[in-house]
Amino acid sequence: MEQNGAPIYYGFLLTAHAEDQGGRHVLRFFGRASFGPFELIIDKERPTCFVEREAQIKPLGVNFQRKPVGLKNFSGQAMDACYFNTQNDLYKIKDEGGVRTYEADVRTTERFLMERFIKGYVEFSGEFIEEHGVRLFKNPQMRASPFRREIPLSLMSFDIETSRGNDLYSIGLHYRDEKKEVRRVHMVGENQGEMDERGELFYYPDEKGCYEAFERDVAELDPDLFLGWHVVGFDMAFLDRKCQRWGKTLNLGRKESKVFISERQGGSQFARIKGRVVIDGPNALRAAFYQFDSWKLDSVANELLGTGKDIEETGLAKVAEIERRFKEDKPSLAKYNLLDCVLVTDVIDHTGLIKLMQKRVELSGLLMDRQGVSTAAFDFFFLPKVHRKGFVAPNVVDISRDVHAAGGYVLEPHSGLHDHVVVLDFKSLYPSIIKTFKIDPYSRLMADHDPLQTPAGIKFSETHHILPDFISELLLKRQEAKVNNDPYLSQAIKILMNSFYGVMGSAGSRFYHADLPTAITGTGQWILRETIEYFQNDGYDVVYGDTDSVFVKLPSGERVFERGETLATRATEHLQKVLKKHFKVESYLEVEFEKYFRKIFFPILRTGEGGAKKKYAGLLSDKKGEARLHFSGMEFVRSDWTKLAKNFQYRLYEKFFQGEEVESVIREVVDALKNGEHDKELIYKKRLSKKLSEYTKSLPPHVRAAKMAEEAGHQVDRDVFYVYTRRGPVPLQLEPSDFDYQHYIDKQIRPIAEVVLEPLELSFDNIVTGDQLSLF
DNA sequence: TAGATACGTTGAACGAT
DNA sequence: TCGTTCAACGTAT
Repeated sequence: MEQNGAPIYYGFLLTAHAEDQGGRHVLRFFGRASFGPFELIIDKERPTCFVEREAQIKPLGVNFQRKPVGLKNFSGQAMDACYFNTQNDLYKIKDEGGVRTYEADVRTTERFLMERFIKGYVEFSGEFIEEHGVRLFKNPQMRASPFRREIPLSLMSFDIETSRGNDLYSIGLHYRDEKKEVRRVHMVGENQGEMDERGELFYYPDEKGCYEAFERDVAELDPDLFLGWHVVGFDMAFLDRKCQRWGKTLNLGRKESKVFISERQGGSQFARIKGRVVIDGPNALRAAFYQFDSWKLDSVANELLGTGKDIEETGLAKVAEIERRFKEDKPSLAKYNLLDCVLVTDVIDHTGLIKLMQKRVELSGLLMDRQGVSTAAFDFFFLPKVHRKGFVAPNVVDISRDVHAAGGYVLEPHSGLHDHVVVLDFKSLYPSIIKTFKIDPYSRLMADHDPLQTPAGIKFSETHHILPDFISELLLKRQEAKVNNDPYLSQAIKILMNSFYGVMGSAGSRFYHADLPTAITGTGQWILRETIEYFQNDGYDVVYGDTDSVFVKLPSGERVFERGETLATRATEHLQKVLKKHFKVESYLEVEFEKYFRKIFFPILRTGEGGAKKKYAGLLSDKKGEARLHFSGMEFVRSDWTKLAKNFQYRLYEKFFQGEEVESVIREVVDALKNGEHDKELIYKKRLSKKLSEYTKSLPPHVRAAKMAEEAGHQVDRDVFYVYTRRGPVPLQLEPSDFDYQHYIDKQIRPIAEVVLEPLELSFDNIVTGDQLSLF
């Protein structure tokens, strides 16, 4: 590409940084182009905020330019823009200027990008110099690229091995770009031989030498992405502490820059690295809505790839094995170290996480390391638009949340066993409500222009709005993505669209107003009730419903799939009519036929009376007539129940739905349990949501177990594994074996059994004591 | 390095007996 | 000892 003879480069932005330097504010964008890594430096942008026209700013010796702009705040007051030389100056006015500022908390890097609609892909031109293999452009011409041609990123997965104490054993890395792949381990200690042909192994006399070799590899191989498993919280944090002790810094950034590790609220850690993005496996998978029982690398890899593991042991035994290998068999430790690195790469590859993240950048404009900050994504597209409509938004700190908005409507289920139930649900309910009723912050401000009303009487403008059109655009793009077989784009769109409601209902957003979530959920409730009533008036039994779904019982098992489709279509059409009639709006709501339960069972509340909401088990049937058990909200899907309970519940419902007697399953499991046949299924897992010392109001079992583990000198993770013994809860690390079988019968088997025995009018005690006569 | 509310269940803690 | 309230967790949507 050329323009007036000057080449135009095309690239993908990776990270953004801002700092005050020599009395100016400097923006730095690092990215990857086909020619390699680049850095774009901008020092001509001034940090900007707004103040009310009437506001008198205290003279604080700060130089800034104040200019009237044709903008107003949400109350309609005229505003001035203030332009500062440095971020520090802006903060000074914000904090000490004695006036209310607006948009003073918008990141300068993000303001720069959003105002230019640059969403990851960028075109730039200008002179450059080369520093540390990075092409550096100062104040280049820069604009959003109309292209979305994917630029392959280079990646390095790494992992360290350590002793139980504080010794570094080795650093393994797996690097990959389009041209080459490197598998390498740097190990501390005397040479004990080579690794096999699948990896290189180098030895160093001390830990520092080992680390420095790794640092050289990072500089030379120069990856765009770091991959790892708890790589920030463990590996980088460990190396950072080591570096501090050696009197050096952790220079793993581009141009050998330092890594800054900071603590987030809640204890997790975050790394800022110039020019490189860290993808931490568990975090990234969670952000993409993956769910695993165990988040250990071995387990996740096993579930996704079916890959085996090298060291079978867990916990203490695993550390012991690592220590043994370090002493006796370094090549085998290296092999293990490298395997973990490759496993992470494989997991990330397999899940397409990088592709998904790139699509999310392309959609939201937030760079890779800011994904997941939904409020920032909302700002990115909304702020520039709202400016063009003549408004300035407040700072986030000035938002206070007065009342809790209501949520979804949950119908109390008709408890008991039902045959032939179809589930219908609304496709993207909240986005379609936003579209139908034109709900967004700007539309609320403009409600006097062509007002329309939601069922709860909240007014919006039918003609002046921003978000509904963006949703239409996204829905269109999603259709294209599906046609083009682009699952990552499709998923990225879904994630973004589903975040809008949450953002507008969050005090963490500068666009929060109670009317916005209230209008959305209130309309949702109205629509669900209307739909339920519609089916009831048609003679159907609606056995359950939650937020955006209705469970409709069919009179027979004939042509259920056809009938499900018909019901969905009719509900969609009905809503079109009533919304037109009552609110004069065009409905974008769409009811879909979702699934068919050959049988479904709604239990009664264990605590209280009536049917339990959000819990059911059913026999899900497909068009071929094949059925499988499905559990929702029940113990089977809960991570804090034991394997014993889950297996038992599964077997129990199999019998129950087949109409067979359930007593023998109950008796079998209880007997086997007492015989020690289920000893491996007795483990509880529960998460600590805060630091151990912060549990002051009560000491639940998992906390007691964790404290016991800590006192015995074991490392305490967020996940606590424990069993119930005659001494009470004991952590798994202490390898207890005096299981309290009666506890498991009473707390894990009995409650699950009784839910099914209740409608059958059977007694658990009678069944397990084997006293058949007492039944009568 | 701030998307939301609704809900069920458990066991500890607390207060009355 | 018993009944009630509360803290904590995980889930559905």
